[in-house]
Amino acid sequence: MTMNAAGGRRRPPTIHDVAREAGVSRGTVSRVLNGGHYVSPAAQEAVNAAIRRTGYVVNRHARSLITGRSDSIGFLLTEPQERFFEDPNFNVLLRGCTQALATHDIPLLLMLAGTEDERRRLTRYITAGHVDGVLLVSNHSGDPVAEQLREAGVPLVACGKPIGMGSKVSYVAADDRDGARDMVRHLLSLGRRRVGMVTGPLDTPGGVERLAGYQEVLAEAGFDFDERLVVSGDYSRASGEAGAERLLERAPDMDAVFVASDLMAQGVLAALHRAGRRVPQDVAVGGFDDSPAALASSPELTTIRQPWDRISAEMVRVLLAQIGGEDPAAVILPTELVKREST
Amino acid sequence: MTMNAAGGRRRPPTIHDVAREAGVSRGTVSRVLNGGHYVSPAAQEAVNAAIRRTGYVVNRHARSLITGRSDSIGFLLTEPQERFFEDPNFNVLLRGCTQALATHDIPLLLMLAGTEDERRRLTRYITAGHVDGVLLVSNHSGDPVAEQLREAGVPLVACGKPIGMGSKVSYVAADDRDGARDMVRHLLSLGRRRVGMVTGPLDTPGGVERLAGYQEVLAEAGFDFDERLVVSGDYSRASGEAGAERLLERAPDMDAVFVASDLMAQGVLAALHRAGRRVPQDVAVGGFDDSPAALASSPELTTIRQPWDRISAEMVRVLLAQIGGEDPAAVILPTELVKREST
DNA sequence: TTCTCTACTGTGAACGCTCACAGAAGCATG
DNA sequence: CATGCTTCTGTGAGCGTTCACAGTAGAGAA
Repeated sequence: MTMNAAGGRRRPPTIHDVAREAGVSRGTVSRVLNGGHYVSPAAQEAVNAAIRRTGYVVNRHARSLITGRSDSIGFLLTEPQERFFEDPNFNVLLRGCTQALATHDIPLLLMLAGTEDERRRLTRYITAGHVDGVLLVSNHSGDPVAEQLREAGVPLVACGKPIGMGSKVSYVAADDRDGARDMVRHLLSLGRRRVGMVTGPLDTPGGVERLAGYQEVLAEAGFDFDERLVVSGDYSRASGEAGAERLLERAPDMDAVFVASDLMAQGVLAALHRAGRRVPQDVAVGGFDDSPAALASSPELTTIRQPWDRISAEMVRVLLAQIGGEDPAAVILPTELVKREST
Repeated sequence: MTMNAAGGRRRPPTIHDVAREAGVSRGTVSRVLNGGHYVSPAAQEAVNAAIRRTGYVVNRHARSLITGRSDSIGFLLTEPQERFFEDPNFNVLLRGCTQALATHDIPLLLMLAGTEDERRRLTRYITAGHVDGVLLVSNHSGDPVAEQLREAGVPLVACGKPIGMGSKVSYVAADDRDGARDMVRHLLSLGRRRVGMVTGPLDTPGGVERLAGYQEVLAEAGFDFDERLVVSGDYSRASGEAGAERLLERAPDMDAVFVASDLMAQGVLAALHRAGRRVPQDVAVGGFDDSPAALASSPELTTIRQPWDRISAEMVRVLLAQIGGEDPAAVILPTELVKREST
């Protein structure tokens, strides 16, 4: 019986113990551990049995020391953290990435680059090779951390199309433009003819793309572009409210509005309610994101769902491919129209 | 100029390079790195300068290999994940733990034990020594993972008082009983005399404690216990709604109700509204948790705030202490009454 | 002077693994 | 019977640290 102090932990079995137990050499055990090529079935079997008997688990530190890989990846958030942690889509993303990595037996390190100090610390940590790659959630507008990592050659996959970075960085994004097209087509199919829009910030790819989709469909349908029908917002509820007020002022005959985020759409609903417009009878409202806000508002919002579960899976896939030597890639995933009460 | 293939990464400088650069030995550099005892000021200075010049970052794998520590800790979620990732308090906890660990330069590994496979995999991973300790979010009712970790002697700190585990496991929790007392005292101070309660699940410590606080204050105030005023729920909105209906039936003269969670309180508000009772004029409603639901409901909920930011900081502190050899500890933190419109 | 003590520094040996290499065994080919 | 090829196995070196130990230098005491 081994003396084991309170909280003490036995040193776990090593590859040596397994080799002795199986009657083979360390090399053979290592080969079994890493794919099992050039190992006889008999040895294979003996080693596996020994591993089971001893409860052996590979020491990743020793492995990493020699391979130079860490077999772990970082999930890096350079945005102001509050906003993201409150966003359920972000949570789905984080959860999805963790699970996707788990199937590869790769741990996820959560990295929050809130302060300047943290940014410096994490940049050093990452470039020192303590992770093999980074899943990046960033605002993309000249993010210095992302830029440094890219320069250091760290495999990187962004969530959403990055701006201001060369094509060297992979990304996975929902098809914003096509989602917007779907929504506007849907509004037209309901017979609406004066379709307004509250855009997102136009210095982000998402904001630009959603506007472009709106314009494309209206043009295809034969409408001239009416700038009175378009106001811009910043994704906040307040900006939606203000936007709707301006729209009502400039285009009182508006009978539908496509809002670039659910949160803004909540503001729009409030403004319409105050102005005495019924939704959807007088004005149909379409949102974007399928956030809980869409379900919580009344009437419930028709919206565009982004495939966050697939986005996370793809981010992991692309990152691992890139770590494996493949070139950076861009993946665009289709969105889905979710019809509810507001249209 | 070093040839550097696309995506290739230079091998970072080692302790050897620093030693050569500083004109000292590896041992001296190592001593500087680990506290700097028994190092002359001159050497200290030379090493630090060399570290800055070379951009040296310690290779944690090599260090871990010899020290046996991993200098990383796991954040383990054994609950059904959906519920927690939707809970903003959980997000505050996760964020707080990550940040608290960051100040110690310790990375946090996110571990989601959703499926049975994952549970097995993570248990092996943890007991193999790949993390030095675990921050645990669990339902505590005979959690087999937690039990195994405890038996293996892995330092463990739970969030909320665990049930069914010996005193060997540390935990940090809000003072549920005292929070409940504060709320009920508050309701009495408003002149209410028929105070009902919708409890949480009574097989959890939190549920029991909140009920106990309620009972204590009423007893102190000289009220006899009236079982018609107490119904139990399961923290869900629906159970709050059903609970309020039963309360109204059994005690129509109820003029206040303490609800053990904000989500249930939302249900209570809905039921009261349907029954034509005005809040707070006819019935005052007090919640628990200070979740966003409390702010989103109308009227806004008076509630009890749990100090999640302090809870995360304490969990990290206790865990690190335990890793450092100290005994398991229990920490109870005070709650805060947040007065809003519903009382 | 010699000895002891303290403050500091360098050295080799690990930690547990992978990888390159050497070699053995089996089998077909010249 | 040698030769080559394929499949398999063992061995030594080394990844970048820390740690124990041995040593050096200088100060103070005997």
